[in-house]
Amino acid sequence: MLRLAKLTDYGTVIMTTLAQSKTRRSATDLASSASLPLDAARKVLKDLARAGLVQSERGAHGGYALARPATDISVTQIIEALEGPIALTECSIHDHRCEIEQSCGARSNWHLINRAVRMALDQVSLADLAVPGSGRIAALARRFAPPHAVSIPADSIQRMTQA
Amino acid sequence: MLRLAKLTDYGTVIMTTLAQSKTRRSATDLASSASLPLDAARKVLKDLARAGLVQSERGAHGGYALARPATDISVTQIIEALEGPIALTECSIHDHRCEIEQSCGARSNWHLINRAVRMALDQVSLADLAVPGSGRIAALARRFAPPHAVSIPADSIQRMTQA
DNA sequence: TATAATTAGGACCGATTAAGTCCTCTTTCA
DNA sequence: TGAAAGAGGACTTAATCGGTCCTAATTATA
Ligand code: FES
Ligand code: FES
Repeated sequence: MLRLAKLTDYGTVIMTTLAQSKTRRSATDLASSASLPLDAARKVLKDLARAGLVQSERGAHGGYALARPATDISVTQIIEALEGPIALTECSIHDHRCEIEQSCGARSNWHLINRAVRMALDQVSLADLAVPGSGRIAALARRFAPPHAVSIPADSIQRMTQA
Repeated sequence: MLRLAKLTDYGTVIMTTLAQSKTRRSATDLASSASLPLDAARKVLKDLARAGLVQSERGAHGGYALARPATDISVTQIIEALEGPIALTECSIHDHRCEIEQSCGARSNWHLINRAVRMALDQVSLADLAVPGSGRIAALARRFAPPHAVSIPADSIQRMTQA
């Protein structure tokens, strides 16, 4: 886990497609354009519409278009539209859902970590995502690098060079 | 999704417990100490041992202890020990596993985003996690805040105040 | 007005995966 | 030798995801 649902992935692909073409597009059109399973694309688009990220038009010549400029849509919003609030652990958001909350020394910290990840994703806009090799995203990633020299466990170096 | 597996959550709780007590602890002991299901705790500990994060001792009076100082164990390592490499999307790591790679405008960017999230988690050590309300984690979270004023979509403000 | 195109909404099922449980073997200490 | 403990893995159940399909509502146009 710690993986986006496939449908969410589809969602980002569809959204980037929409961000690039500025005319309204039908679900069929978008699915083939992104080579996604048609029904899956339909489902995703319905969810995106319900969340207000795309504007739908019914009937003949209907279709979908972005509801606002791509710069005003964040990756967080796409994710949350398709799979609900970002919550790395069960207790990250609703504090009273976690069974082991009493004895858990990590709860408040997971809260913070969750927020950090969310803020990171919040800063990536659909406009950034739509540009392959986006410089803004690269710059963002650079901001997350360790501040200065940090003790790096040996095996993590091996891991990093593999990746 | 975008949620840690429950067992991973257990893993962090167990690790924080281990980080606090400096003597070797048996699985039974740890499970009751953190009020986790015993068998689940056993499974988690076995995985942590295989990954080299804890050192196990068999036989009577055996048990588990951290394999290195808590400052040298990162949250990333715990996660990866229990649920494999962090890969937000299927294509984040193994480039040739993703079916829609051809038509995907988002691939290289997901790569970057994935790395950013991983680096963030890399910077949180078990020692940080073990201190409730850790100042270091809070500081880290602050580093991820948007650099300066940023246009915030109205509905995200509503979301933020709810959360 | 009839028809075709198109989204809305939801039901359904098969596949995958997670979570929990259990069993057997090996190691170590008393 | 027996009890305590971990190693390794099989198995079952529950949850969730991905994919498919059906029906209704809406709109343009022939
Ligand atoms: S994991 Fe939920 S309170 Fe700690
Ligand atoms: S989601 Fe895999 S290549 Fe884009």
